[in-house]
Amino acid sequence: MALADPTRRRIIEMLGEGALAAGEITARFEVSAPAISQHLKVLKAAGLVTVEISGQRRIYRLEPGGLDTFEAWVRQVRGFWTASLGRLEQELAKPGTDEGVE
Amino acid sequence: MALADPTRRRIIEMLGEGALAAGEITARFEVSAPAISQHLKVLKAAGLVTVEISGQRRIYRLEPGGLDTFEAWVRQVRGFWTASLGRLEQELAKPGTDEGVE
DNA sequence: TTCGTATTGACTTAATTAAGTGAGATAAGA
DNA sequence: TCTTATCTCACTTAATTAAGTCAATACGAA
Repeated sequence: MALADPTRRRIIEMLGEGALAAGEITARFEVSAPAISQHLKVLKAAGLVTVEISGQRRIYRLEPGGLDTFEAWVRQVRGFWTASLGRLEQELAKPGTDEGVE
Repeated sequence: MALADPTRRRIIEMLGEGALAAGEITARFEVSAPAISQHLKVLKAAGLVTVEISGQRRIYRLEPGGLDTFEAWVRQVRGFWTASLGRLEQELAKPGTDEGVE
C-alpha cells in the first residue's frame, strides 16, 4: 500500500504545501537519494503524485484526485469515521495488500 | 581521440597493472564518479578497454589488442620513433579529430 | 508449538544517464 | 586587429536504475 510507509506519508504532507523537486525532498530526510527515489516511484504508481521534468529537475506535486480516491478507499474498508491515518497504521502495514489506491 | 586526455591515459596505465572496478578507478581520482564513467565510456568506444558486469560492479580491463592498434595508428601518423605519448600531447589535444583508434 | 524456508519491503552501495556549465579553440565579420 | 559567435570537451549536479543486504512477517512441516 502506497501510504503504508511513514516516510511516504511525510512526503505527501510536504507536497501538500507545494511542489518540490526530488532533491529537495531528499534533503528533508536522512536516507539516501535512491531510497527517496524509490518511494516517489511507489507514490507515482499509486496515482498520488505526478512528476514534471524541468531540465535537470524532477518536480513532484500532489495529484489532486489522488487523495480523494484514497479517502474513498479508506471509507469503504474501515468506515469513514475511523479514517485516521494514524489508527490505520497497523492495518496498512500488513504486507501483501499492495494493490494500492489505483 | 580516446588517448588525448591525461585522465584517460592514467586510467589505461592503471588498468595495465590489472583489472579494476569503476569505483576503484574513481577512488584514485579527485573528480566525480560520472566524470570517470564518461571517460570509461570513451575508452570502451575506442576499443581500448572491456567491461565485465559482476553483480553490482563493472570490472574494466585493458583490451589486449587495443593498444597495439593504437600504436600502429601512432606509427602511421607520426613515425614510430617519435611515438612518445608526451610529445604527441599537443597534436592529440587538437579538437575535432575524435574518430579514435577504431 | 517450533523450526526452517520463503517472501516482502525499506534500505544501501555501485554505477550510470541526462542536463547544464564553463573554459579554450576556431572561424567569420567589422 | 578585435570581437563576436560557435563548437568541443571535461566537468558538475540531479536523478535514477540495478543489485544486494537485512529484518520482519508468514507459513508449512516435523
